[in-house]
Amino acid sequence: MSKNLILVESPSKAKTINKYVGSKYVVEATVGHIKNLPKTKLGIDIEKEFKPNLVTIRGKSDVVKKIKSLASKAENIYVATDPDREGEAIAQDVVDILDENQKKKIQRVLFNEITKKAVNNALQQPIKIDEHLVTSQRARRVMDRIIGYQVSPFLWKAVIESYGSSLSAGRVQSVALRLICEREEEIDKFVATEYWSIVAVFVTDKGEEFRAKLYEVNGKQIKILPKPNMTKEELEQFLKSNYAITTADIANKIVEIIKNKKDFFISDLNKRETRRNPYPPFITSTLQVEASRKLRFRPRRTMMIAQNLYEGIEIGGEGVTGLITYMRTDSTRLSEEIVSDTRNFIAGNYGSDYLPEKPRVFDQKKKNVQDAHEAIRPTSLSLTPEFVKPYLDEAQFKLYELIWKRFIACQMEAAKLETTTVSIKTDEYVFRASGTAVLFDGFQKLYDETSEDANDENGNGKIPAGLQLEQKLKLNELTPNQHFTKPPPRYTESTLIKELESNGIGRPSTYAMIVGTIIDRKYVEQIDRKLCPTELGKKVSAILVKNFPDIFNVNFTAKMEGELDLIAEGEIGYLQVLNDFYDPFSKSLKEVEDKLEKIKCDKCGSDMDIKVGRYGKFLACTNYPECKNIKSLKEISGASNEPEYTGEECPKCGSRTVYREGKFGRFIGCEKYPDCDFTKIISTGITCPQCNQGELVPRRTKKKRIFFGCNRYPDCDYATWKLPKAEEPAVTEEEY
DNA sequence: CAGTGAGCGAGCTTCCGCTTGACTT
Repeated sequence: MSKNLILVESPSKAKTINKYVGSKYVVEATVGHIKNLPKTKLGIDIEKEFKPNLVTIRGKSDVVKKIKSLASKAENIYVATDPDREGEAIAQDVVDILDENQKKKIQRVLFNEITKKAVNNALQQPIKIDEHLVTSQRARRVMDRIIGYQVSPFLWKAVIESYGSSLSAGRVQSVALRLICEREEEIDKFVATEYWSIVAVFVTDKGEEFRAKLYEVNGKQIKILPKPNMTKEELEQFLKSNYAITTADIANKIVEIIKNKKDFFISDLNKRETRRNPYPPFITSTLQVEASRKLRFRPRRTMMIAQNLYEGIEIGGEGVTGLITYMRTDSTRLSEEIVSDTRNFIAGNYGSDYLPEKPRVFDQKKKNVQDAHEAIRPTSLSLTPEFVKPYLDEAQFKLYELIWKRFIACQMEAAKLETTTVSIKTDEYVFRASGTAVLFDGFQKLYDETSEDANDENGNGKIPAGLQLEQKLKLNELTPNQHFTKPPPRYTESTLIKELESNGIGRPSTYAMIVGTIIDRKYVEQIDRKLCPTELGKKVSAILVKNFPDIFNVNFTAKMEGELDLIAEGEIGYLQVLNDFYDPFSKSLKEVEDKLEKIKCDKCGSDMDIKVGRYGKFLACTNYPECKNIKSLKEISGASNEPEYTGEECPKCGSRTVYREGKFGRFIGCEKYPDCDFTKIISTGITCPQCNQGELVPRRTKKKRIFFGCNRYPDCDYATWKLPKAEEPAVTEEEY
């Protein structure tokens, strides 16, 4: 009996859908894209209307074979890849690998939630593949390829000294790098400004104490100077309406004045009721940010655990059960089914007070959201965290619980808060205190975000009940506190993702990889989770921003997305978008390549060019073979020609020793080389545990692996792959 | 698993996004 074939992207999604559609269907996965541009070439015929040369991805031939064989047996073929740009492109990939007979059977099916109802409904309404949408994906792919594969080689020429690592540029990674570099510049430029706050402790006649901060002097609010180095005009403007306490002297004098005042009374008393709404359910970026903040998981780890939860966990008696919906999504949409289940769950478990009148729907007006999947949520409300806990490891449980709580909370009633603000006056001085009381906890019963900034430095604290206007108070304490303005913080991986996402840069499937790329390229280092640019990173970013300001900025992607939408809507053609992009791009690329400083041969004055020889790259005179002058790249790099002294003497001739670069890495040699041929290996500072005399030194095997051996070899043959507990090793493995 | 510094005359590197396993190092 011939069956119908359904194709989706992910194998585990295929499994789920298989359960919903019955025995008349076979469900198979494409496992992502099937075709792509070739890896080693540009793969775009720029002369012929930017035609991309799409080839089957290496390693995909088994999948292709399987799909073809199922396709030939199937009665109907339903391509149910994601309902977005990339999904439509994959659908087209399927068409392109099948033969004419099989193609006739293909239909496109769209669903954006994996529920039995949605899937079966969609199967009843098959449509055609949207060619315009496919075209828009091709345009995206081609532009990314052109930027990446034409600007990267430019970098190789522009940053000539980067002979070690391979440099790269791209629409996404280069903007990520730029953000990190610009933040670093802000930090470098930052000058800390001193300011003071004055905090009082007042006491009522009943003996109740509370803290308040000096807020106003003579009708002027006390503020921090907004900028450390303001011009005279800016400062005058600022001081017209504000007052700044910038030195200990001023602070102490004010304290002295106020201490001598007798009369403190409540001049203003204000109560304000506010509502706080719950946060939307998780999408990929917010999950990564929150898991990083609350659980200290890196985005990569978060995604791996989420993938486990999505693919399914063995739950006793019930078999393998998927615990959450798809983890790569940019939409906060929720299926009607789950929302109504959740409302019942909330009413049943927390009472009707916690149930809002209507289901909550979250903002869908955000730009560039492709809305293929639901938000990240539990698949079923019967899978409570307590119920599944015995089947999960600790990390899985923590992440699942976070997803569960955020989701249930998102359909709960708002929290009601009451903020009380009290002003305390004495002559021209006004103090202010404010406190917040929770009238109704609402969603915060489950998901509390506020605990982080519960810092009462701002006078935010408890205020006694029953205070009255005009009520007299006693001043108990008065203390000046010194502060300094702080520079903006460096990005962490998750705050960078948040920033990129808010600009529509990158996609859920790539967020966790972006930082990885710029670290691989040695543009950025992660120190204590903070992202710091390296000298190389700063240099590359500066070159890119200077030479291609229109591309490597936070707005380029948004503009590109706008054009892609027009293609998808059929309002503008592929060729026009590509021309509009490529004409100015290629022009400026040509210009900047011409402008590249040519290195002159110091023997004949011709240009020099990078060549590749047996031992790597080097600079050679273009006048070869008449002129055979060559130079090493290091010579050019400007890296100081000063030898790097070790501070130790050569035991052979008594001269100084220097660090040198050899084919096995750094080592120590005599500065008098070649007259003196003394060499020594850089030590780790760890004594050999076998002979207790020698020191361990890094060495390389023939296959270039690093290991550590005793420097008395062959007298002592101790060797190990890993350093025994490194107590502040002078040299770490990574430096080799 | 154990040594270093020249000279080299050809063509390595790279993008973003969609998916999983099968693989060393």
